[in-house]
Amino acid sequence: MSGRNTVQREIIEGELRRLANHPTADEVYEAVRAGHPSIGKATVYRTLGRLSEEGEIGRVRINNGADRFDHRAFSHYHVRCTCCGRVDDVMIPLLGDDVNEAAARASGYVISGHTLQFDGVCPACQMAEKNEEALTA
Amino acid sequence: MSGRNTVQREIIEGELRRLANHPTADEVYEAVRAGHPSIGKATVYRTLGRLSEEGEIGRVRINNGADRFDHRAFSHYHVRCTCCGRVDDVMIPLLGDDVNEAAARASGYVISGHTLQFDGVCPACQMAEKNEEALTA
DNA sequence: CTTTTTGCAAACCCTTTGCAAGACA
DNA sequence: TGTCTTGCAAAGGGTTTGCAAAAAG
Repeated sequence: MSGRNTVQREIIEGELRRLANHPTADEVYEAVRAGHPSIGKATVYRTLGRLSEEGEIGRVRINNGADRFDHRAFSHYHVRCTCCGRVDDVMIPLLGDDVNEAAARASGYVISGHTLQFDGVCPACQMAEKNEEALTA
Repeated sequence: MSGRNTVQREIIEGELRRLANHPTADEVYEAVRAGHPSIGKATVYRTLGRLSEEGEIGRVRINNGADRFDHRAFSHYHVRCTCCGRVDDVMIPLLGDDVNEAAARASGYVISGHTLQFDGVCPACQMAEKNEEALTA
């Protein structure tokens, strides 16, 4: 742990670990504020950023949406519902190093990693769609 | 082509095709404005959005950065330089349907597609790093 | 006592939107 | 004509930053 051990940091990290599903920084902020109204939004953003840089937590950068934070630090893939914006884990085997190597060869870059994001419709929205069809028919 | 064929649309699409490397909407706007100062920023954003919805051009959603537009519409992967922000194509074979299917099985989502983005350091920044090291040593 | 962190507000970037005027078909 | 598109400016979402006060080590 490279930073200082402040009260706010404890609270923010605790709240993140308590929240279930990939909260955004703003969602963490709301949860934190519920119990500790004096903690500022900037502190939450800064602290989450620091924690993820230190490797304590994961940061999931979402195409076209707010970043999500993940209490688990190990890398895995995610899927985003194109309908409601929900984000879930996709626990499939990680792509092998050969993919990064192929990308390096194809691009001339030194590859440090990759992000694989799926897009789709979550179970809840699938249900909602079915119900709408039933009503329309 | 579903929309109307306006002068602005011609100019914007032409400018995008002329620009080399995955410009952002704002970069297209600047290029357009150089020759046609009366064209507004909102028009550029709206037109690029429409063109990509119609499949005329590609839209590359970048983690943590402005969207890029691509004069080629077919899908391929990209790499982003963590140093200078540059985006390049990564012409490797697309992941097979089996990956989407595995993601569907693992998540319960109906998967419509995926985005694979590599992170790395581009050749120019690699050079710059080497030069800095040489100076420091 | 020095350095980091906080809280606040303002600034920032990227993008979308409301609306009246204008251009297309 | 009826409808889509434009241009402008303003608003919007998400995030970062400057600064003085407070807290950590």
